[in-house]
Amino acid sequence: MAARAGVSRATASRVLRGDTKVSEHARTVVMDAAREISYVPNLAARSLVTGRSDSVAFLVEESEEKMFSDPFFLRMLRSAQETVASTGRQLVFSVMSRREDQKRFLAYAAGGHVDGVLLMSLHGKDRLPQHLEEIGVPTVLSGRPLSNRRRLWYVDADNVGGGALATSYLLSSGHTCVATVAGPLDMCAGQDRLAGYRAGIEAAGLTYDESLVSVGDFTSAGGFDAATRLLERRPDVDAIFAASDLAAIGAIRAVHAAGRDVGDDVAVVGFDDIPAAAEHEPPLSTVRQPIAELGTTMTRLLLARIEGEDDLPHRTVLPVEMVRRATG
Amino acid sequence: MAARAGVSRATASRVLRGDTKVSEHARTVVMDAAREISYVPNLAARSLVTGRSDSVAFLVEESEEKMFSDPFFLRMLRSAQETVASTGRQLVFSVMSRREDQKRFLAYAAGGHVDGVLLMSLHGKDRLPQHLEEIGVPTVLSGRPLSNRRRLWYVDADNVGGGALATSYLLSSGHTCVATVAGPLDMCAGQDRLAGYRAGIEAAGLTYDESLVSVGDFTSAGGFDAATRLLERRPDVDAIFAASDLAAIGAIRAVHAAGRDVGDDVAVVGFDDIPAAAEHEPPLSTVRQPIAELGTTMTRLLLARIEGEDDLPHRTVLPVEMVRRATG
DNA sequence: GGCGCTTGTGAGAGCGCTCTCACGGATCCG
DNA sequence: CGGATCCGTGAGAGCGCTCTCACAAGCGCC
Repeated sequence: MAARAGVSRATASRVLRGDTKVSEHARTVVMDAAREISYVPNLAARSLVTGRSDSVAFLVEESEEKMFSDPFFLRMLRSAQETVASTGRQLVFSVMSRREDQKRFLAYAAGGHVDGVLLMSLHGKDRLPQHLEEIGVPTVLSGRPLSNRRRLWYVDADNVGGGALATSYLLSSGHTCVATVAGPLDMCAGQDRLAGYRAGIEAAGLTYDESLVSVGDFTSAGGFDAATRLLERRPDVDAIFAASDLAAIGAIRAVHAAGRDVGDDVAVVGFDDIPAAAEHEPPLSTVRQPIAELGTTMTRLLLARIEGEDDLPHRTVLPVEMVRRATG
Repeated sequence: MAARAGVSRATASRVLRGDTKVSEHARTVVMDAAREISYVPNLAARSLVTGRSDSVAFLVEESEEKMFSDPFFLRMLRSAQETVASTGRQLVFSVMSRREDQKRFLAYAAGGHVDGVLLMSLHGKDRLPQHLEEIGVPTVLSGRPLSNRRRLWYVDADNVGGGALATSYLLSSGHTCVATVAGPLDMCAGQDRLAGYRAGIEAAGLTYDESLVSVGDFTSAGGFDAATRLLERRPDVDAIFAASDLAAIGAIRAVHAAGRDVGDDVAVVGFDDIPAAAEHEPPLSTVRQPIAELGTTMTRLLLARIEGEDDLPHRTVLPVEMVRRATG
């Protein structure tokens, strides 16, 4: 570069990298020259010699089509990007649709093309994170993996606490027959939120009753079906904790379809606090996940690992909060 | 690499790049060796010598916070990623929040770190695309720029046609006083959809009446406000074309708040066909944008430009379609 | 059978950086 | 005031690839 504009290539490199062993004079000279010719270091050349790529993958498994209609990922992506960019790294966005993609990505990561992976994984049996760690690529998951014998790093919202929070809230606001539309039980978030429901019930001295549990999924169609079955089976239900906002919205439709009122007659509380929750008519009471924080936290954790800090907590659980609106 | 496992480095390189001037024998030998040691070429080294980076930026301007609650981008992102990945390139995701970010990105792009840019830009006065083209970085916009003297490349949905389609549809289904909740007029999509409305009105032999136009924005809150003003001013309105689905959802709230019924009494048609449109209660009639196609098309266009084809159409407009549901 | 032509291959330079090593000059201590 | 120490700098190697150039071998042609 502008080694011409002052000193030697080595010194210029030192300045640009922020090395400490540089005189104040050399620093200003190089910086001025760099600005003058609007110099931009060639990342490829740097990467070639350092062995780092200074980029991080944001990897999402796409077998679940729903994922892409979920604003969740976009907000995670955004906060991850912000955090990554603030360290001068780049975020490489990647989608895996099929099994072969996984192999391809693994080879890609093994080739040193990314320094670490942020893995948005919803189904826990996947062995990809293990493989990534095995080949030396630090990985941080969003959401607790179903089984974690390998001690994978993950960041999660407090799903159990949130389920308990919603349930306790409904009980404490006078409802006596609080049911739940659970999420898919092959997903950790589904399990945990149901476990939270149970904890909330039992914390109030009540008995956990399986007939008050209707398993759906995180979609509104699934929520509708599950809530419909629930209301047929147990017409005495006066409050529903749905495992996601979309499921809650479906449940509200089911409540209406059963000829009942939402709010006074049957309270409904969701989970996530997606934008549609506030815009829903009536506005949906829900448990808010700190999505941006989730993204920031997992990215920071990954970057710290990339920097070599390995004595970090594998598990990070972020608190959720109850957002009271009109439905419960 | 496995130059050892057979031939010279040069030949190995030729095989791996898919060069034609290689014998069948050399090809198989190299391929086998590569597979055996699960060889992955070092992209940094390649990039250093070729001058290409084999990566493409997906750049979104984030001054509009709404953008991130909009599923639109996520779906664009996904189809862009798919298309980019299918050519062996990577997608670098980038967000620009502030003016200084723009400078930084420009320097970054000028440094040859991306071969091209997919720019999700909603406000048209931005000079970033011009600057990118000037420094030799091919750029394709999503959405028509407000002024296009520089002949920028863009891909857009047929906003004018869609506005006309919705308006004609409402008129042909028996409504006599069709109004519009327009989008922000400093955005092309807002302008175009309004122009489409006007065209639809005039195509039916009616006179364009400004008192039937209430300018909002693409959010549901904006739609609510605009529709509320509209209904106060013109209680005779019996159909509303809203410039976005979110605005339509806000408009529906306003119709309810005015004590009127949606559908028979006041029909509402949105634009976009976001997932929430189908899930809305009642399900929203709307004009569907082919979002995935938009993403695929703009990416293909960019890749073609990167490959050197420069005699491509600057303007690509994709057709929209009317989706009839319950509200109109 | 010598000429040019095509085709496949190897040797070697060099992309733009980082980083190690060696060295000159300033500083410090006895 | 001489030797040890330290700090800032320059020289130069080399990261893993691509690509140009030269060359050897095979072919048809007059």
